[in-house]
Amino acid sequence: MKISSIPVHTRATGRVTLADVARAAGVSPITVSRALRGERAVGAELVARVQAASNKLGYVPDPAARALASRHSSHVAVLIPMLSNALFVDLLEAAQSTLRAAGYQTLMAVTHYDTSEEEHLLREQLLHRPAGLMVTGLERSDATRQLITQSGVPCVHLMEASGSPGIYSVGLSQQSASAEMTRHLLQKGRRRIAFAAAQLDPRTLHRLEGYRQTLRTAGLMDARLEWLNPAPSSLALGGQMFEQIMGQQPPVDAIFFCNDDLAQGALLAALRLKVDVPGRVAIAGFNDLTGSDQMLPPLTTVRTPRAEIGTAAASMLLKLMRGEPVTAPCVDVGYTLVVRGST
Amino acid sequence: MKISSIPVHTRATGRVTLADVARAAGVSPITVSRALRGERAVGAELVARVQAASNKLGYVPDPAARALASRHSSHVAVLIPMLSNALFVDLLEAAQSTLRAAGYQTLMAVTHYDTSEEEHLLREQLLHRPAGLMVTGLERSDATRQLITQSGVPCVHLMEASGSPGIYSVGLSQQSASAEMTRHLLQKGRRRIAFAAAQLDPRTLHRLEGYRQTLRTAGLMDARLEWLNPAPSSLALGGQMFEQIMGQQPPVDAIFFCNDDLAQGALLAALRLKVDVPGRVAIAGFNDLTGSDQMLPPLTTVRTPRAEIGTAAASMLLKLMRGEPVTAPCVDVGYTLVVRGST
DNA sequence: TATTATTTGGGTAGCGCTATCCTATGAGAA
DNA sequence: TTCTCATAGGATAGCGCTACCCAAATAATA
Repeated sequence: MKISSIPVHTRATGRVTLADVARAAGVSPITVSRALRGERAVGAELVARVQAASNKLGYVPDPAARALASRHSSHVAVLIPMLSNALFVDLLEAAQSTLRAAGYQTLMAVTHYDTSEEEHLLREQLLHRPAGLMVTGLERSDATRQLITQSGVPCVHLMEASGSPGIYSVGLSQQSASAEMTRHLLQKGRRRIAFAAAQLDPRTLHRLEGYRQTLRTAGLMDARLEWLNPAPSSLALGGQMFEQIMGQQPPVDAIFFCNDDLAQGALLAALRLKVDVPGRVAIAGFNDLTGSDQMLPPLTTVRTPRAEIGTAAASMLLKLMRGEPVTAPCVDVGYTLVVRGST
Repeated sequence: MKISSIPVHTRATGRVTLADVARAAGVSPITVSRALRGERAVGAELVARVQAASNKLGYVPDPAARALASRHSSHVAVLIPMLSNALFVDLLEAAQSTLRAAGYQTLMAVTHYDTSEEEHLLREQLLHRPAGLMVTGLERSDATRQLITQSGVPCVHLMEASGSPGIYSVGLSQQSASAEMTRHLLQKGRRRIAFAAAQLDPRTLHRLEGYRQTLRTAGLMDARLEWLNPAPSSLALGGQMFEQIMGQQPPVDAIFFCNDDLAQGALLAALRLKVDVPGRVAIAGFNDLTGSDQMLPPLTTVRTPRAEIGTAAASMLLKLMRGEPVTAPCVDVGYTLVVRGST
């Protein structure tokens, strides 16, 4: 017997197919498909028989075949700006574990805060016929927005809460959170409050807006208090910015950093330079990242419920993908002001 | 005209298929397939014509159809222990960007340092017919090992370098690196060097072995100097362990933490407790994570080239997936002792 | 009771690609 | 020259599943 005459497939894989289950259960393949997916009414007795046969044979549907036939994969594409920001890693992990439990695979893509890269990645992902989409934030290119709409793939927006109709989002108001932190600093008697930001992504700019609004209301706004650096956020940069800002005249008495890593870097720089925090200057951060509670002094910050956002967004997406109604298309998970020693 | 009589497919997608390209180029579909993949000899003139037609129409192959027909997807499954450890995030990102450039999608799965979870995840991933596999470390259950072998899917092992035949790996000797750090501490005149570890994954235990070996050689080993905590690694835990260890009699004069986050936590605790580092006690870490250079004093550590590992592993996997020969199945990327102020 | 909906099963026909075999064609060996 | 054999194209037949259409059986309506 020529071994090469046997098709590779049959030889190589022991995959149990729908047809096998159908034979075992004594029904047609299409009935097995329907019984297993619960997609259409199938007699209770048949369902049980199919289930039994399927379990006995250890049948698992082939994702590729399913994707080809149904034009929908079991993949969810998640577009996040950066992996070096722990914020997004937490988000990703939470979303991923929820989606996985429901039988979906997560395909992560990193946009590097670049809208054109986002568009490119999205185009790429759409070829894989994702069942769902998760994107970060609300700002993006028109082309990207159009791609999402045209594709018809359910999409949930992360990190911000949008009231726009037809937009599904889970997040929080970056602006209110930032305003609240600014008010906290004012309450602590600070009057020259600097705002130090890096990366300058849309969420950072919303935070800036919240800060501005509050200072304007208090009549304390001063453009020289705004330190905006487009470089990526990091501990080292936070330290540098701290040094710069501390050199300014008239002196600032508080610095609100747009992200905890900058603030942590600033706290370390303060230790190095022997600047008294919060005596000489108060320091505040944003996001309550790992380690902020361990700083010296511990960092006052805004806790953003990343894991909750990831989980809630995944749940919402699951509903959308299953065609179930979504009652609240815009979920605001809120935030918590965490006051610690640095203010 | 009944709109429902039009098949959904034709209605919804404007996908350009192989057949479209074939028509445009005036050849058969299979020729297009071959020309585009370069899988079999095709006349140069035809290749050019097909390329032109493909570009003009904007043809992109359908991954699902390709996976179904060829029994190989364009997915690479990457199994890593944890996302909360920046080490693995860096690894993942580097691997992902290399793989993506070559047209492969990365499917990330998180094992939580659990071999049975790893086995489960792997089983799940294999259903998706991944083209390649990346797993962390060399230790795993026999069943998992067998799954990998039986599946025939090319697999590269990350983080450690194995000499075993048939095993592809990119990493470094955790033990040598650890031994070198221990020797460094000895050279600095330290005699009671504690080893503090959390998580206790295989790599941590290899580091422990390197430490033990060196101390044994120096005749300075003492079981009471080993502080092993199975809890997950974190800054807070590092601080706790530091306090504990500093309470020990006779006093230790150096602590070698198995990971930088623990060491960073310890440095912060030292500041809090006003313990002089390195005067009273030297502190060393491992991995050179973000922020270690910003500490006060900056942390002495071992730099492990994570990004390089990710990139090299991805390149190796690409070769394996393409059936190209791999000359060096075991790549040792080495490490760098980074001496800073804490020792 | 006759007729029209509403179930619930199955048949058929692909999804868009590639593996496998087959057939021309020309080069090289005998 | 005749025969082999490598080479380059195509035809065919699925991969394993689901969308769509149909038909028989039952239920609901007139």
